[in-house]
Amino acid sequence: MAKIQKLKASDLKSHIGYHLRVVSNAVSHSFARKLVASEVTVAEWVILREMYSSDSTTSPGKVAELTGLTRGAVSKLIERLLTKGLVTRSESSEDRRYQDIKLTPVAIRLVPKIAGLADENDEYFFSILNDAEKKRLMKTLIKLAVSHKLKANPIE
Amino acid sequence: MAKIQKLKASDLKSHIGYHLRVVSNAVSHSFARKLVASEVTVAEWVILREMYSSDSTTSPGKVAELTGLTRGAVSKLIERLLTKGLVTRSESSEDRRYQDIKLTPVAIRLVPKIAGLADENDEYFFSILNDAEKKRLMKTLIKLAVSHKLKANPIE
DNA sequence: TTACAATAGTTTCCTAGTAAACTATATTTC
DNA sequence: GAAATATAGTTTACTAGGAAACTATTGTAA
Repeated sequence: MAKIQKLKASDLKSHIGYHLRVVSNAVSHSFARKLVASEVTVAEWVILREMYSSDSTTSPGKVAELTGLTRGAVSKLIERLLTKGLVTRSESSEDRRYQDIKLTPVAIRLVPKIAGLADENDEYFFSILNDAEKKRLMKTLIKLAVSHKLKANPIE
Repeated sequence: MAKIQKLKASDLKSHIGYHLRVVSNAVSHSFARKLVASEVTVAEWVILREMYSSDSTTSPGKVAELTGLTRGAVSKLIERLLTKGLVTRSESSEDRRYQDIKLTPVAIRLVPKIAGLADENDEYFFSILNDAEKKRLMKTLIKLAVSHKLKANPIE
């Protein structure tokens, strides 16, 4: 009984995207472990940090635009942050479709601490690279993000 | 009423890990869209491609080791591949804890086609980079994967 | 040989995320 | 001003993945 002829097929490892996914999963996972004690997840951290930058209040939609996440994803994350007492939500008075989302004092005190953990994690994970390599990697990733319009870049 | 003092907190964009996640999500997502017609998902493709390389049969555990996924994740993926008729599963005769997993002829014919789509996707997504940049990026990612032991490297 | 440990695989519960359908409000157009 | 459309947010159903508890089998130690 003849075996089926196996044609040539490029290897997983021949694709940059594959390695990117493997490494990215590992970085996020390593960060997640560092966050366990904070009772905040990686995705929640992204929302908190983005809101920390925007003065006073924001809306879920604006957060979605800034982070590049869908509104559905942001909606669920904000719901979780609410139950954790890290944001408040209120109907906007002018346009009732909008919501005013605000960080609570607890969250405002929490963000700098988690930022420290994020620094640590990045430092730890990429410590194998020298400064030039890090800078090049960062630059390349940003180039890819910009060219594919992966998120709003309000300032730059 | 005094505002709470906002302390310094590093920006999301200051971390390589953040950009990595954004770009990685986008690449995988772009690949996922390309795969819709094939009725195979990105994760399933990884399993199929890894099995394509290993001669004859493998076990779920071996696939897990090769891909760096947990056994739980692989278990679920193989279950799906079974219902799609892309792999067969049988109890190993020597040690009944093990399973013999085999690609079906359909899968063996499918892998090279999807490999082509993977090529296309990588080509498309990273076309903004020149060859030197691509090579450096790949090298850096592999360096990170190896140093953090992110998966078994059976051959190299 | 019986009890215990190790191993392979599964299941359950959780986070992370998209897409698409849905609700509610606001705006535009006729 | 009523109908159509656009917009903000939510919900549902799905893929992707880890952790930990579980079952079944095999190996080892007493």
